Amino acid sequence: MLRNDIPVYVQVRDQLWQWIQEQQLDSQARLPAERELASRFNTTRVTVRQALGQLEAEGIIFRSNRRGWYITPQRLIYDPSLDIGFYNTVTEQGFTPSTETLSKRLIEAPSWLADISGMAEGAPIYHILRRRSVDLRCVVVEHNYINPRGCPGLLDQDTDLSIWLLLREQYDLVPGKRNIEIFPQALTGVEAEALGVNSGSAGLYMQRLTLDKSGAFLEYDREYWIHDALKVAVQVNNN
Amino acid sequence: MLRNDIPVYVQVRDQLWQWIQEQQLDSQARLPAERELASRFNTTRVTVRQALGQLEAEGIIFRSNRRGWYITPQRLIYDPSLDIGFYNTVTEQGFTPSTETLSKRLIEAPSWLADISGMAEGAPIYHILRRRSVDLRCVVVEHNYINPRGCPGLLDQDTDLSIWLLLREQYDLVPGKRNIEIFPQALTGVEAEALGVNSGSAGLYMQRLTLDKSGAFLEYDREYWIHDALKVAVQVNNN
DNA sequence: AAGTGGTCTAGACCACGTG
DNA sequence: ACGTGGTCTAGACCACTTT
Repeated sequence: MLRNDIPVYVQVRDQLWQWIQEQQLDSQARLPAERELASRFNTTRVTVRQALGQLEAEGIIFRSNRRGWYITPQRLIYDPSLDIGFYNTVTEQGFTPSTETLSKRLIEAPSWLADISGMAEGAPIYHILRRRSVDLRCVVVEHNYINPRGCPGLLDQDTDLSIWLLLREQYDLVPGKRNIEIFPQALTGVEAEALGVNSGSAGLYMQRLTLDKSGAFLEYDREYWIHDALKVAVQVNNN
Repeated sequence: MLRNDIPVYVQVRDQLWQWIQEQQLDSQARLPAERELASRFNTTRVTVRQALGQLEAEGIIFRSNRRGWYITPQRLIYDPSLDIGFYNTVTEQGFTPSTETLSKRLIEAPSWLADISGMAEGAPIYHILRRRSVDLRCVVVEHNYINPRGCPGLLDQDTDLSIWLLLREQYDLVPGKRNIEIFPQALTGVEAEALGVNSGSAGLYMQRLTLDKSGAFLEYDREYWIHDALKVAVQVNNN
């Protein structure tokens, strides 16, 4: 049954993949225990874990703490150039969103933020830290830094919903020019901890710098996403 | 020296990271052999490889075939909404680009491409497959699918440079509306092989659908990037 | 209490890249 | 020919979750 020219863990990966399809496992369905798989495929846990790691990298399965391996749900399609809001984006695609505000405070702008935003170092700025989930699975940790000029008392509002909705409806603030950066980056430190994943897990980093219509600094945010949770879709018109 | 509350591989990772900084290792500098590191840190190769895997996931080091581990160069900053071209983008940032055209053919549009582009299934279409490098390191494999209407004889041109430059200068074709999708995805199969990385390595997938000014299908491309090689930067203007 | 994944050991052989 | 990373074994203990 085993072929010599293909690594065992790749063969295990392929058979596991085939088994998953045969069983028609749903989103969030649990896989058998690693030891069970090891004896089933006549190999060791180390090799099984290598195969599981492959499927994890491919976004087919994910791990949850020490509870086991599960089938990855479909990716959320997300357009960072718009302000539909997390809640609407998720519900429109048939998932159930939830948001926890981990902290919200008025801070003094650190030097790196002053450089980015053009504000003075030490200037007052709102900082909001939130964790968001899709179907009870944590998918992103988000830092928002908001220019308090134009939106006094923002922190007294409910920040578990869309901040952009608040800014638009309550304060009449709308985004103008926007600068977006996206790149793959491992989740480490506080972000990994907040998301309940191992430090070093694959992730996607996204940051947005948003100016208002007059070109003044409005908002800056940093988002740390689980690598398999989203698909970024952007529409651009060239002139 | 060892603490019980922190995993050994994390401690090895931290010490390695510290050592790298002390040595002031340059981009593409080589790390000591795994066995050497194992004895230096008084542990096994398995644990050392776990630490190396962490640094790899963080984009600090990368592996090259069976040659060893190297310091990752700086990320290339890349704006998929523009058409500056790979060559110009790379040289402007002080790196040395190179491109190999792996294949270029006139094919019949498969059904998936017909669905995306709106062309008829089986309609003629140019397919170009290229591999591109930064400072001799392969960073991306790119599939281009181009509507031959408006650019006859494109395949007779030199496709090692920018295709968008060709389309603009030789055929007066410029992009209008553009649809971009980006998400993390493991490199597997032919893409992994072409890039010389292990199947399952972390990567970034990017696709672009480009229409011309009149809304007709112009070009579609799929890019498979090494996860640590680029930073996507997009500018958006909301109205 | 039992089961799970997370970590770790101390070896081994192989395929491949480099001299 | 040699050194390298890539793969693999057969165990072990631990921290944590679930029952």
